[in-house]
Amino acid sequence: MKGFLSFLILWLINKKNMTGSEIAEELEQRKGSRPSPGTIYPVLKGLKERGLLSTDENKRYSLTTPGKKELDQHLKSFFNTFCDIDEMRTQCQCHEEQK
Amino acid sequence: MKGFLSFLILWLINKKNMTGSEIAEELEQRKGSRPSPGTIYPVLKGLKERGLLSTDENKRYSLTTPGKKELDQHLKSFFNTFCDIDEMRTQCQCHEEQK
DNA sequence: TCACCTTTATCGGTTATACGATATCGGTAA
DNA sequence: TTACCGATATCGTATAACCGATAAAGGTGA
Repeated sequence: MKGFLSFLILWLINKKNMTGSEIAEELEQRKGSRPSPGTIYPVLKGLKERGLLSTDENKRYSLTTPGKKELDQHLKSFFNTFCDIDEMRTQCQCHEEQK
Repeated sequence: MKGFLSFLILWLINKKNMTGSEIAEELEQRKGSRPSPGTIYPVLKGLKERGLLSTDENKRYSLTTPGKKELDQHLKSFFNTFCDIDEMRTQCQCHEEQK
């Protein structure tokens, strides 16, 4: 399951070009806690070094062509791994109602 | 994003009580490669030590009550983190058609 | 009995993810 | 200019997730 954070970040940047702090804010919205700078920037650096991201003059990240391919691969394997995701959602919502 | 493998394993056992090798086989089906014993058994051991799993006389794992609660928590945070999962699926299927 | 096979388990090592502390960098306000 | 601040970046450390090698345990068949 390693590589999930990188996958999520690729997905976010795919939707909209973002800076490091914008990504951190978006992750805070989703996960409830803001990732520390020691988490987010090394990942961004790694993805850039692998040629999956590029930055403009304002440090705003965007996907490169290899980055888009990598994201597609991750999406496929994500839905393979969570092939019963609708069942998961049903169970989750079911327990939501019981509260 | 750490703890995703444990989450997946809890989910699998929730659907059906399983032995270690059955879990390994299921993960192989989903991810395409079989996790090595050095991956699967330490995780199972850890979950059992945390009181989330119990085993019968045939080493078949099942969820305990705390294990079910933990799974529910993970499900909620999973769908929060991947709140735009339908959009992800659309994009994934779209690229599938292009092949 | 004993040789074999599968499953279970442990070991050492690697990488990804995560934190908090700290440092640097650029812009802005005093 | 200088003081400050948010964003970016690095560092040391810890834990989860991985592997391949190896060992132990249990069952089965010759």
